[in-house]
Amino acid sequence: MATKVGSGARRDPVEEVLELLREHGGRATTSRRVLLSCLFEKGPHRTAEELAQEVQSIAPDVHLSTIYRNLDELERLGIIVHSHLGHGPATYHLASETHGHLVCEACAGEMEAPEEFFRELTDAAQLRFGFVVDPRHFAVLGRCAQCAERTGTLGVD
Amino acid sequence: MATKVGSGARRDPVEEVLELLREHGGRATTSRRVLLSCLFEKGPHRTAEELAQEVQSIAPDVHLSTIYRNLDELERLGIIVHSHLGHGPATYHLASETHGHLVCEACAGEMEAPEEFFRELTDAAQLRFGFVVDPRHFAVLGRCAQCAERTGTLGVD
DNA sequence: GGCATAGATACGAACTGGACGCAACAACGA
DNA sequence: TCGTTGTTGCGTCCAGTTCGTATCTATGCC
Repeated sequence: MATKVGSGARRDPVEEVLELLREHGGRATTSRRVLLSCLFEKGPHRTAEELAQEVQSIAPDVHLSTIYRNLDELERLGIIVHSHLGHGPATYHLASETHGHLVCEACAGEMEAPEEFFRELTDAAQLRFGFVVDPRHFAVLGRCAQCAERTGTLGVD
Repeated sequence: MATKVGSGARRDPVEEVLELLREHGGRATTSRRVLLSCLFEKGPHRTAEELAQEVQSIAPDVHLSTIYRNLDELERLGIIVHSHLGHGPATYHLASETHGHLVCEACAGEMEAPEEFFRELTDAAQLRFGFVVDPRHFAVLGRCAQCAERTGTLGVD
């Protein structure tokens, strides 16, 4: 098949990442290829377990611990990030799609919020405490509009 | 730290909570008494494990799972709340001392911030998404002043 | 006080999310 | 093709928390 491989040309992002891995002394393995294709392919954040299932539907022998290790490695290279959206497992997504999260404690619904949405909090924290807020790593919890209305803003779960 | 639990006379807050428990069909047991006295006594947030150690220094036979169950119950009654300050175990403290947290991802240092500190974020979330932010349950992560300076605001761990 | 009973406890096992050690395997440069 | 060394599969272990269960006990009633 005639895939264009010219340097500087736009290429398969999976192969680009694998190349980056090689540049860092890593290797391009099947499990990494499949994992990356899953990460690049689909939309929503997924847990390691969910990613493992997707990967295993293509390459059944890939072990969960391999998924963890590769997610780790990809995060170290800055390709992906993980977020904690409340209780439960971490979720992973491309670092290029970075944003904060608002997560409902009642219905577990998630909404994404651009980083600039946190600007005022970020500025205030910097000003008052010298603290540099990272709104991406941990979600901001609370109640979505529907649940707030249903339970009152102080509803008990 | 005005703990208003019962109605009427000013009494030992521990006994007030135990009475509240009784009103809800619960019983006043030794482990609950000791746990409550630990919760009312000391300052910083503590994990279930830490609380268990304190309780066990007074009542050695209290099992960790009892601590968990009682913390659960007390939270259900609104006496205490738990917070997640990043990775690692949850921490518990009196609901009356509620506040948000800024936690450094690099050095794990914690700082407390009054709820009004989150006002602008809270207002913006409400306005834009109808989302009611609860800044107490999950900490806001980032970098404290020292670590931000040391690693640069985008420092990698 | 004695008794019944339902709530609480101690104990241990299970469970979830994740990390780790290691022998076998395989990517890749020579 | 071969050797090196990064990677994998597997099993195991870990922390934090939850659950099942037999036993205990706080409490209301007599």
